[in-house]
Amino acid sequence: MSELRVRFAPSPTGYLHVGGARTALFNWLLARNRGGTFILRIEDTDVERSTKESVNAILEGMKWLGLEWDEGPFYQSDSFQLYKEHVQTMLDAGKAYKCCCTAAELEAKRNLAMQEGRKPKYDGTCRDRTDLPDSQPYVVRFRAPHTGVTSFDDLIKGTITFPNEELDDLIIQRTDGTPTYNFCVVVDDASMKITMVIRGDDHVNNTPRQIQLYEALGFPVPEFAHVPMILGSDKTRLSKRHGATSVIAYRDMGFLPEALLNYLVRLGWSNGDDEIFSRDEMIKKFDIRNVGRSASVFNTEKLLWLNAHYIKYGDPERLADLLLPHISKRKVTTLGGPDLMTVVKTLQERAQTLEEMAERAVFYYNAPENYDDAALAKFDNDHLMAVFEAVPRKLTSAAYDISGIDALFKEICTENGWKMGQVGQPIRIALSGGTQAPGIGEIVVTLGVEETVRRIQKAREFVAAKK
RNA sequence: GUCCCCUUCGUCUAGCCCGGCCCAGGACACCGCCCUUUCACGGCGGCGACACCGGUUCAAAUCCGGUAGGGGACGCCA
Repeated sequence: MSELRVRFAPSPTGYLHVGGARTALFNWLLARNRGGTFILRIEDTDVERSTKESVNAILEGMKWLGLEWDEGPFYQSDSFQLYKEHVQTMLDAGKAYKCCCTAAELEAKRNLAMQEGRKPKYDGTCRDRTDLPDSQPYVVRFRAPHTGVTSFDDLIKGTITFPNEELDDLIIQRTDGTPTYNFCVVVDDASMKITMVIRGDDHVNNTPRQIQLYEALGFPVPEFAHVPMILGSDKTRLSKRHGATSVIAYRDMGFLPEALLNYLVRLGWSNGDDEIFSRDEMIKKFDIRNVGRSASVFNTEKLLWLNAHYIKYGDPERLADLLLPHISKRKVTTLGGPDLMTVVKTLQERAQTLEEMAERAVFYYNAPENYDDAALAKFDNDHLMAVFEAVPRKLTSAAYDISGIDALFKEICTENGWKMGQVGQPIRIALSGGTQAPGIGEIVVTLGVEETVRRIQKAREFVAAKK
């Protein structure tokens, strides 16, 4: 194990979204790549908005993606005592001070500053007050340096420098005695001995404040890597109106975890021209320095392509297991029908998602109730009747393999002077109800000769009734 | 408004640090052709970008300066 310690620290105010998942992935990847430790920490200091359901949803998403953590989950709500102690230390050392300004006053000053075009930062009213009344409610503020600069070498973005005068005395403890985010993060990352903070770049602006806190607290400052955001198709921050953002929603839409992982890792990161990465490959090749600096747009088309790829080359047995819930959802039972794994094999090259695969698999279990009229209309009834009579007559044995069936159909063609399309298509319609289906050989073998004959018979009666 | 960050095909990106191999490569999507009993898969080909303006240089996507556009942050949210 190396010294590398990284963490993913979501706040449980919603499900695990793709942006969070990618941040988690990058952390996980780097930990695995360097033999480091990946820690999961739940940032639930905002008791109001944090929910148990969200925690579960996040854990579920992480597990589905296979992003297993080495330590945790830790909950910030369990560490309130620790934060309090550190606040007191800061107060005792004069590195923090009590402030009696009310929220309303601050709000008013902020608005005024904005209006006048000034930076809306705390004006320092209580910074040097010595006459603070004991009885009044107060918050604790960090006594931040007002001169000089704070800078850090971001592993992704390079050196970033902030003039200290831009930073104000941030609140580290609220009126109700609870600590605030920026303070908790620092205390936690320090006490968990985090050596590298990999997070969304919406935190870049928090970083200088946090560095100042590390220094005030006497903690070593970790390295930072800020990963760019994921945008929607209109290049604004990805949100629900761009479609699904929840990792679990992608699972339910029939995406494979390895496909989403592969998509996410390539969003913002690259390894030359490589597109397909197994878990092991991405672990081996991942390098935080190859993460791009600019935001990227989430593109479902490419995700679909990757999903299709993983379905195509996936293990049929596993796919069958994963497919089952999507089949059941359609109120279809596989009982008494063909083996689902065999069905999967006929559909692997034809489905982009498990949902689509389930949709295409239905006909195997539910014989068609009606037929695609337009497709049927391409043949005259006499021809259809002839085909529907000729084929069952030739299907004598019960045991065929796919090439056996193909050979049989060729035979039928030669005997009757038909072209393949004149036989295959009507049979396909008889067996599946439509024209979008696997090869005839695959269907017949999967369905079995008995069921095949039954379905052709049924189609024959249907056509006969039309005459 | 202030500060911070970003800018290569429609999208994800390679190349940029260490100028010439780049009249910019790959992938998705799109279009066409081929394969084909349907739908797909697959194969081949096409379309298509260095935000802009200056500078440095024999030579710039690559270095420097500026402009524009986009994003983020500015909370007793995280």
